[in-house]
Amino acid sequence: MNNGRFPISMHILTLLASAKGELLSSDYIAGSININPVLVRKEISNLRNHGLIESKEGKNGGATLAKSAEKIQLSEVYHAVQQAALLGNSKNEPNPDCPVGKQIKQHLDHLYVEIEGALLRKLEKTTLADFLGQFE
Amino acid sequence: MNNGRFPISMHILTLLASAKGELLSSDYIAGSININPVLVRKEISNLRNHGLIESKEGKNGGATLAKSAEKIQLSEVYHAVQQAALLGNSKNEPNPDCPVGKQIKQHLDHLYVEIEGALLRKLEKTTLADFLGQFE
DNA sequence: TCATTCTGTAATTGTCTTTATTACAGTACA
DNA sequence: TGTACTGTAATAAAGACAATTACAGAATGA
Repeated sequence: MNNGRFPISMHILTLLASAKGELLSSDYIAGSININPVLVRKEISNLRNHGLIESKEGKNGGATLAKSAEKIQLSEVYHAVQQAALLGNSKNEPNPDCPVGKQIKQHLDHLYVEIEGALLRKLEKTTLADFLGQFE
Repeated sequence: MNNGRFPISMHILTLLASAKGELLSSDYIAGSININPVLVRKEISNLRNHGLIESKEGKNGGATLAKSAEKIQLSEVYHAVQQAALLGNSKNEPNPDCPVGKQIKQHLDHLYVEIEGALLRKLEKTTLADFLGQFE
């Protein structure tokens, strides 16, 4: 994959899970992650679109989990942030006149489906509550 | 992960496997992938350092597999190109004064070890020969 | 009502990473 | 000894990612 969106979303969700229903502001969350609050609000927006978070505007607003941490599988977090192929795709189109170049994208995609499946089965087994439980 | 190095290395190795011992030049390979030949030579250099490829300088030089495609596991390719955490790490240090920020890196790393293990077990089961066998 | 404190989002800029390009020394072959 | 390659460094261009600025709109409570 690519960027730091998975760890950022995990950080947000872990904070919300530890807050037990209390609303947390994007400024507070940004202070814990040490990134810009606007980026936090963008990730919150994304997680909300995927049904993991609820948020409230206005004074004393903030974000909270949309369902209990026990019911949030880490595979849902992965799906929420995943945008590029797991092990990357070459930017340019391979040469269609080459027997290998012509077909490689299709076969790489197939490989990616398999390994991503293995990864997802792991992530499905772990809930946000499990993850939070490791903290002391 | 990050960039397009895994698909590029797979493309190189697949071409070499299909060439059956014949030396292929970086220009030819670059033409199939549709990238710059210097980038191909860099990847070849990396794959050579990991024992997957041999190359020969000078006229009629080029690259070839260092061992048979049956003996190259795709996990070896992954290890050769892998440099960043599978699902990314946040660039900035989290706030050490926050109970979550203080520990999250450690717990994310632990999670990454698990899911990367699942991924590697899949890649170990597939050889370069298996991958090439899918081509018609 | 209205100042205050938040979210939501767009637009811009800055920074970092990746890829392309240029250049050239060195090697092998015919 | 010219030609066709690799190997590698240095630089430039392009693209991706994150930070910042700006501001409209929503909820609260004095």
